[in-house]
Amino acid sequence: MKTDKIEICKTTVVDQQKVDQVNRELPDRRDIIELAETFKVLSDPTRLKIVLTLSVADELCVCDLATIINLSVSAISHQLRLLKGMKIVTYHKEGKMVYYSLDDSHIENLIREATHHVEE
Amino acid sequence: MKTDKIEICKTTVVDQQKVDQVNRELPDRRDIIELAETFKVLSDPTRLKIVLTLSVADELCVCDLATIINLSVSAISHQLRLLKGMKIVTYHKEGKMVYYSLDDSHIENLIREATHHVEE
DNA sequence: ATTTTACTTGAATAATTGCTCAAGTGTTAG
DNA sequence: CTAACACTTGAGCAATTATTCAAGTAAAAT
Repeated sequence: MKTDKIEICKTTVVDQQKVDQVNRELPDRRDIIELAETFKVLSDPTRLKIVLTLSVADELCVCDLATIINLSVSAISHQLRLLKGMKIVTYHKEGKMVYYSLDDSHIENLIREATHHVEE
Repeated sequence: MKTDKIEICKTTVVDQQKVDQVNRELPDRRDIIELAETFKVLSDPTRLKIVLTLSVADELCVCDLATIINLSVSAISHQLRLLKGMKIVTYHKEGKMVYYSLDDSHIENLIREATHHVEE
């Protein structure tokens, strides 16, 4: 709010009360970093494309994903490892094939919400 | 789906039909990149903290933000520039002070949705 | 008019990261 | 048993990026 600006800046004196109040209302440091990490997974076009693809195709082997996304099997495998670590995808093996699928329904909501921002 | 796996892999022949079908259902390349960029803004702890802070504090000058986030005024200013470019924050000047505030209500929903994922 | 204050900006630097390549594992086919 | 296949993994490289530092702008105070 604009009224009663008691805030004077760093070099002199900050309104310590306001700073403290905001800090109390913010999530703690650890939660913020975890939140940021959630956004980070989806911030890479390749990973985002993997998630979008799996949300359409239900389940796919690594080399089909690689074909759709048009990148090397190795590159896709590296990213799948990361997504698996973040519990965003799971897999099951069938012989030498490995089929990946989404493991988290929240992620699809998250993407839907972000789409609203893009479409502004 | 697990039934009728016609997909044979890259090195031999891919199920081109399925690949084409998935590609048809995916958003186009440009939209995916834009989506990824939206996630990217929030993927940095400093930027995320700026957005969270502004969502609590309504409007703040640069040096108060710097104090709350515990970083140099310069670092905050650089990030605010980026956030301004992405239309996530706006500012107005009052003399030599510059007050920043959120410019996009979608962002707060997006963060709320991501919080659900973190709390899984 | 000069200095101080609030902020911006460009350059430099250190750290992160996404990809490729080469080598590895494990399963299936011949 | 050997070869081929699907995939994984570690090292290395190029590109990106978050911060600091130093210099610059513009408004207010002295």
